[in-house]
Amino acid sequence: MQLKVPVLHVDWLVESVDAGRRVSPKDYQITPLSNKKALPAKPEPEPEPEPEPEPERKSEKHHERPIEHQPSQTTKKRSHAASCEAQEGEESTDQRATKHIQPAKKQARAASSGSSSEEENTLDDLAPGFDNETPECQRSYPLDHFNKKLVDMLEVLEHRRELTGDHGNALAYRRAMSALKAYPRDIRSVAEARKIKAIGPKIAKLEYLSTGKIKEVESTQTDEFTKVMDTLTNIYGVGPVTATHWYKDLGYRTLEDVRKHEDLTEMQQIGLKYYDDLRQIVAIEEAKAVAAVVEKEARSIKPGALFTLVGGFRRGKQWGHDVDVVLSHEEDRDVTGFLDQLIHNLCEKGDQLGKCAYSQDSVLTAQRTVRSTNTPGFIKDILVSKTPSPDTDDEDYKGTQDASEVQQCLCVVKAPGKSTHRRMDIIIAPREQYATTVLGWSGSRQYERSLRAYARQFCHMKLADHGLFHAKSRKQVPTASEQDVFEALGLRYIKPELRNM
DNA sequence: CGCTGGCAAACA
DNA sequence: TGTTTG
DNA sequence: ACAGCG
Repeated sequence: MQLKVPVLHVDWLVESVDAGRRVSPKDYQITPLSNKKALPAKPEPEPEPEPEPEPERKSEKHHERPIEHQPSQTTKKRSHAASCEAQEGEESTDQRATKHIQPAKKQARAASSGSSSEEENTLDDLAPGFDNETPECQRSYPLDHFNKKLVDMLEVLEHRRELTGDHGNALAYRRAMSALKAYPRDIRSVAEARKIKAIGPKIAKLEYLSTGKIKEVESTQTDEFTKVMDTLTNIYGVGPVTATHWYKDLGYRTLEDVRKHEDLTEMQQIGLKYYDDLRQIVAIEEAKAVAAVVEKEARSIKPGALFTLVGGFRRGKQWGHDVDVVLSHEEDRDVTGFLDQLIHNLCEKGDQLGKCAYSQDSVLTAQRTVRSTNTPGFIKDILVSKTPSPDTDDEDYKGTQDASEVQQCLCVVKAPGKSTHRRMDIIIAPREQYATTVLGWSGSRQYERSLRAYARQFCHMKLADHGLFHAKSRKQVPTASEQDVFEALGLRYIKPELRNM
């Protein structure tokens, strides 16, 4: 590395643009000419699981250096609440560049812990460049961020809240984690944490900052209830409610107990059948191999098919729990029958699915669930398949509907030469919905939420897999690419690798 | 203080 | 309808 | 048993 220019963290650029000025780069240095640790340094954050590592729901560990952002975008300097290209009256873009610009607000002096003597007390101040007013979806969320240890612990608590049905509480933890993932340095004090919007007294005052640990995390991991609940909810098709019912009312403790259960849903039966396999995480190499099978088959049906590996892998993750792909077609506007045929072929031209493919009956039920067991081919089981609603040509209300034509198939596959079954989602979208579908399936879950929320409240638009719409008129905004979507929302483009919210 | 917190679609 | 999934 | 807002 013979670079002579200082290399900076992406967020330097980000925050400079956001602040409308050049913020000091001193806290963003990546090149080692700083005493500060500007990068997580990738020292000991748990070695990446190598071959078939421990299955865990916990977020995967990877060392992904948030490499700097090419300053390609320096031309577009807009503030986030900017125009949403609203050509739909009532929403003219006038108070741009007025709101979010204040450099890190200093007010809320929560002097809960000790002295509040801050002339310029950096220990208790927000990191420079972190602006509480920046919309969530405009922040960068690199895989490798500061505060990983803390976030991991908060995730344990969040998960526990989810299991016990405290949704609001869990959500609060998720939001706190989001903020921390975008936070450009270690948090060093309770006071500093408290200044981050989304971190309130309860979370800030967890013992973590003083002890590096959180008691509830430790106790929760050895807790009988939690362990059993994890076992049960790891069955595909079993969520917190069912698991709690089984635990509390029926006294189930093991998978054997579950196997004796009389009325498992079909999904749960499949989940049980592949229990061990589906707990294993997938390496990106295998994900690509799996995806390639689908791509090849798709192209044999429609040579010009568009194809994207989405989900976590698109965001740069090296490991995942399933494989998601989105398909479309350049020329064929109409894409009906594509998925059916693809599924059919992937089940090995078998006839198990013969009756499912091409149901060209006019009776076309709105949705069909297609199932097969032990097909000879690549697809081993189908958990659920959604197909578009019948072509309601008449009905003038049609134009007002958002008319989703996205089709999907959630299934279990086994790649040739592999012994482990994998979960795969195949999504297919007509060309004009391709961009939003890819965007929607690239995640992260939290990031999608933040984008959609932003579209709703600041742009009066509705963002969905099947397109971007004006909220009132329901008119669609054409989006040929992800960039188009961000642009239509008046947002700086965030690439997939920085959407690990 | 009390309320909201994303959401749509497939089942049983 | 409630539960689960992405 | 969280946080922000009206």
